[in-house]
Amino acid sequence: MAKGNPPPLTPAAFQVLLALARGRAHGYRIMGFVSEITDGSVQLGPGTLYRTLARLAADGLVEEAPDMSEDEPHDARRRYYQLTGLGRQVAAREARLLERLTAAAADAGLLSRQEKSA
Amino acid sequence: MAKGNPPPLTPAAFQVLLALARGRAHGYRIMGFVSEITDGSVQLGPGTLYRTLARLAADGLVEEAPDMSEDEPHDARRRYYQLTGLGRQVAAREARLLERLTAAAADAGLLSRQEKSA
DNA sequence: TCAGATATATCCATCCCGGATACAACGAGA
DNA sequence: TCTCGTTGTATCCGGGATGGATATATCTGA
Repeated sequence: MAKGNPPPLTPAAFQVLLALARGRAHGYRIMGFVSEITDGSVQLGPGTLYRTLARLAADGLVEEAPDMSEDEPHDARRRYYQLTGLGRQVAAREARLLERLTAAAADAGLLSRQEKSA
Repeated sequence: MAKGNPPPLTPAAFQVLLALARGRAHGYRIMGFVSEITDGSVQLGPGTLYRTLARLAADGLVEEAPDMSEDEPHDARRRYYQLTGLGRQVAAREARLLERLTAAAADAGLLSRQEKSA
């Protein structure tokens, strides 16, 4: 099932969606999330981040959220973003693809045996 | 651990490595493998495939294998490829990254609840 | 021998990435 | 309140990857 290929998703775009799946956040924090999630092996530069955010917003996958930070002091520069319903669906679909690729990798013996790290 | 970011790997490059992790194969078959593994949601075009193979070979991640097809009739057009030791290491490292991203997605509730497919 | 499928390879326009740069707004301290 | 270093957003540019179209050669079957 699911043979169709609706709208493709670049790696950077998925990582941004994944960071926002935890909850609303502003750009600079998203960079930190991605670096944290990937244990530092993926680090988005500002160019990639803000361009990706703009594209995701234009495609209706994320939307700007009206500040509303309760614990943080409020900073007029920050722009908060959150997933839309569509954004969550697309992120979920991509996550299932990664899950499948990971399973295939395990199947091929790439994960079970300890491959020496380069 | 593993904070360094040695050589990055494009999605197409990883999918080719993953297909070859199952065993040696020729280009056209790799396309089929990738489509099969991803349930048709990822389909490499010939341009991407052969350019990616050439780059992976130049980087020492894959190498050409001397035909040696036992069950198949032999076809002079085909060029077989297989993973090198380095290629397997790099593929394994990327697989672990995908595993981590998948876990993060599950953590954010993208996999547990059934998100309606778009 | 001829037609169609298989298989590899290259070309080209488009898109994406990462780093550099610029600029605005915040907080701390004198 | 003035200044300074930091935080945060945004744009620009060069290098590289993508994918679709095209070209060409080889295999198979009629």
